[in-house]
Parts: sequence; structure tokens; C-alpha cells
Amino acid sequence: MKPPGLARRIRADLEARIRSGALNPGDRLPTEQALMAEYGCARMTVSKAIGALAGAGLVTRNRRAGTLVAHPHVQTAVLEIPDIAETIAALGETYAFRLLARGVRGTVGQDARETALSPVGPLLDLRGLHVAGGSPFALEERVIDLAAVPDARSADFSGQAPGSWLLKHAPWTEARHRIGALAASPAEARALDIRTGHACLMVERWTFRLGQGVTFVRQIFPHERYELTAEFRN
Amino acid sequence: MKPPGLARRIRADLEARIRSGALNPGDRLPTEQALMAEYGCARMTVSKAIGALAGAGLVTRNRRAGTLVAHPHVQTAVLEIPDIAETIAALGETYAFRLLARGVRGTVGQDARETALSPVGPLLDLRGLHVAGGSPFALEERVIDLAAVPDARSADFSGQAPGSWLLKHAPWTEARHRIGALAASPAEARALDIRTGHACLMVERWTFRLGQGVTFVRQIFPHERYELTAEFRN
DNA sequence: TCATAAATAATGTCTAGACAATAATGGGGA
DNA sequence: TCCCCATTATTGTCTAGACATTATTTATGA
Repeated sequence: MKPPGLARRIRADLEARIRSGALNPGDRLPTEQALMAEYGCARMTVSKAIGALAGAGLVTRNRRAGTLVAHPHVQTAVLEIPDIAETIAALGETYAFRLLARGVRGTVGQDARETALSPVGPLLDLRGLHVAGGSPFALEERVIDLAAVPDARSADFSGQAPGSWLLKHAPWTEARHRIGALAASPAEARALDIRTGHACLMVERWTFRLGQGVTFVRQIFPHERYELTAEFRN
Repeated sequence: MKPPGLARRIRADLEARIRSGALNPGDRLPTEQALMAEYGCARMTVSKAIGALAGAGLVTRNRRAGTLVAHPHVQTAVLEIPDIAETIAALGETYAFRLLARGVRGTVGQDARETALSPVGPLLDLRGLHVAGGSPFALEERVIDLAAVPDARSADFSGQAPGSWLLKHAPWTEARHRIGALAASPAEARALDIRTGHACLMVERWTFRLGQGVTFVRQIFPHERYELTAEFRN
């Protein structure tokens, strides 16, 4: 599977020393000269190995001071934000989407969440409910820039969730997420069949294509029905 | 700020061509020979630039077939979960940690969150409050496996948050996160100075080192005080 | 026609050296 | 003592070439 490659081996060796705790944050790695001698190779080979470690954030290289094991300061986790329909299907429950409201607007509102999209065309507003096993699972409010996705105007969202439709019809290049909690407003509580003030998980997502806003969505889940999980390997 | 560096420039140029859409997924990049001619440099320099792009997952390199712009993968976002002290400091507020309770236990409880760590040694229980600008910011409950981090037994957590301490003293290799919402229990509400039932964001994290559990932490934030954000570029 | 072998085009890796840039170190002078 | 400056160790970057590896393309032969 893995071709030899001395640089890879050096990188793996050093990484093992760090992960095992033999080298702790702040410790100095052997100098490139020492590693050249140890492995009997040219300096570029050692430099490539250490450069890869630096690229992965495991070490920081400093002229004269040498290469130090980096102090971790953030935990980065790869968060998968799957399609809700898929999530529910994976749980073995029946899934349905109920469209609650739909409207087309020519003007852009003042809402900060909406202006962050910097939309150019008429806007399609959608409001719907994801239903799992007959009971409400999530409330979704969405704005789609029809200039970016003209086909959305004639798409039928009464049965298919706009998220699923967009995945197939609107490629995107960047996205921004906000994840938080909120207390359900009276309107949200009515739609989700919970009490006003009930704790909910909120996921907001802005999606862009080449810097141009495509869609904004805000999903609200009663806290007992959904949570995000993220695995992490460094 | 940014030292010249031809390799960096080549990398940036190519990345711009990809992000702007001039090069689409599946398209071929110029060959290394062509780039050598274009920039008038040695092949290693070009190779280094393209290698960095490949490391970032933007392109895939294939012998004979050339380097292709990678197809975007799944909808994943890189979530950064920073140290709370750093978060608060970045907001320009004063930070403090108040230790509320501390205890050492010889036995492992039946709690599913705890058994997921599969701890081997005595356990250190900590409960504390992160304070920003004089008011409660987050409540933290933590379990540390003293077999994995013996030094934690004698560490002073009355002023320094255990998370910050562990970052410096206990390297980890894997982590698992759960992110959700909850309604504050009476005890949690009292500590955070909010009303019972108040909507809160909850982050739970299990941290491992070479498969061995190190710590489990559960952090609770009043929803108006904190939220997670995740950027994603494809 | 089809399978096989050869040619070829591209990346993968490495070398041995050169000069540049930077920051810690140590020495000298006020 | 303290500041400044020269020294020096260390990484940053690049070169020009070499050979290896691999997948495609082309040519060959049955």
C-alpha cells in the first residue's frame, strides 16, 4: 500500500515520538543536521519530513532556535452535518417533509443573517418541518437566492426537503456554520409541538458558490431529538 | 509579513485558479514542466508548491496522468473547539476559573459517559466555573483518569482551568465530541446564575491517548453567551 | 480484432550543495 | 550592570540533476 520513502519514514518516526509522549510540547526536535546523520540522507529529505509535520501543525520551526513540538491550543474536529432526511433514515424511522410556507420576495430584508449572504436576485422563502416517525423532528427556515439557483423557483418542495434538492442542483464552494442553543419561541414551539421556552439545538448555515450567496438555512431541533457528534484524530 | 518564496507564490496562484473556477474539479493542472517554464524555476520548487496543494486536499497527483483538481468531498466542516480561557481572552474580557468541587475516587461509576472512557486508574472529579468579565460563562464537569495523567493529582486547579492545564501536560491523539442543547437543571442553573430550564449549549468531549482514555468533560453554556462556528471551504 | 509488449509522459523521491534570513548567544564597552 | 554588536547555529529556500515508479499510449504480432 505505502511505498517506502525515507522522508515519510522520518516523518512517521518523529510523529510517533511526539504522540507517544517521548517528546512533549515545547521540546526540541533533533536538528536537521543530527537527523541527516542519523538517517544518512540529504538535508532536503529531513526538511521535507519536518515540513510535513509543520504543515500538520504538530511542530513549529524556528530559525536558530530549532524545531519545537507545538503546544496544542485548539481542538479541531471534523464535523459532519448530514442531510436530515438521511439522518432520520439511518435511525430507521420514516421521514417526511411538510412545507409550511413559501413565498418569493424581490427585496432583501435587513436581517443580519440574510444580508450576510449578500444576495443579488429575488429571494425564495421556505419554511418547513422535518417529521420523523410521525412527530416533528426539526423546523427549518430557508432563504434561497434565485439568482444563484433559478431552478428553485419551479421546484416542488411540498414533499422533498429543499436541503436534499439543493445538494443535487446547487454546487457550493464555501459554507459557514453557527451552532448554538435557543429557547423555542411561541411560533417555533407550536410548529414543533413543544412548550415555549423549550431548549433547542440550533444550526445555521450559509452556503456560497465562488463568494456568491446561494442559501441560508436555520434548523431548530428539540434538544432531546438530535445532537451533533464529531470524531477527531490528529 | 509574508516572505517572498517562489514556491508559495506558485501555490497561491494555482489555488486562486481553482477557487475562482478557472480550473474546475477534474481539470488538469499544467504539468510541472510547463510550470517550470512559466516561472523559470527548478522542478523541486514547482513540486513543493503542488505538494502543498495536494496536502491540503485540493488536488490529486497521478503519475503519467498529471495533477487533477480534486472533486469536493462530503459536507464536512472543520470545527474548532478552542480553550475557553483563550476564547474569553480573545473577546477582550477578563477570565477566571473557580473550582467548585474536587474529589478522588477509586471506583468507576456506571455512567455511560464515564465508561466510554474505559478508565483504568483512580479518577479525579472536578467541577468548576469559567467566569468572563465577572459573570458565569460556562459550567464544567470533568473526570480525569489519574492512571493516564498522574500529575493531575497534585495540580492546583483553583485558579487554572483543568482544560488549559491538560493541554500542556497531557497530549492526546483522538477525541470524540457530542454537541447538543439542554435545559438547565436546578443545580446547573444555580451555578450559572440563570433560571432552571434555561436553554443551554452543551459540549461533551472524550479525549484519548493511544486508545487509552484521558479525560471526559461536559461544558454547559447559557445559550446567549456562546456558540460554535465552523468555516468550510471545499 | 485483440492481446501483449514497448515507448513515453508524467509524477515521486532523493542528492549535494549554495546562499539567505533569523534569532539566540556571548563579548565588549559605557 | 546593562546595552549594543558581532558571532554563530539553525532553519528557509532554491538549483540542476538523477533515477524510480506508474499509468497511458502506441506499436507489434498472433
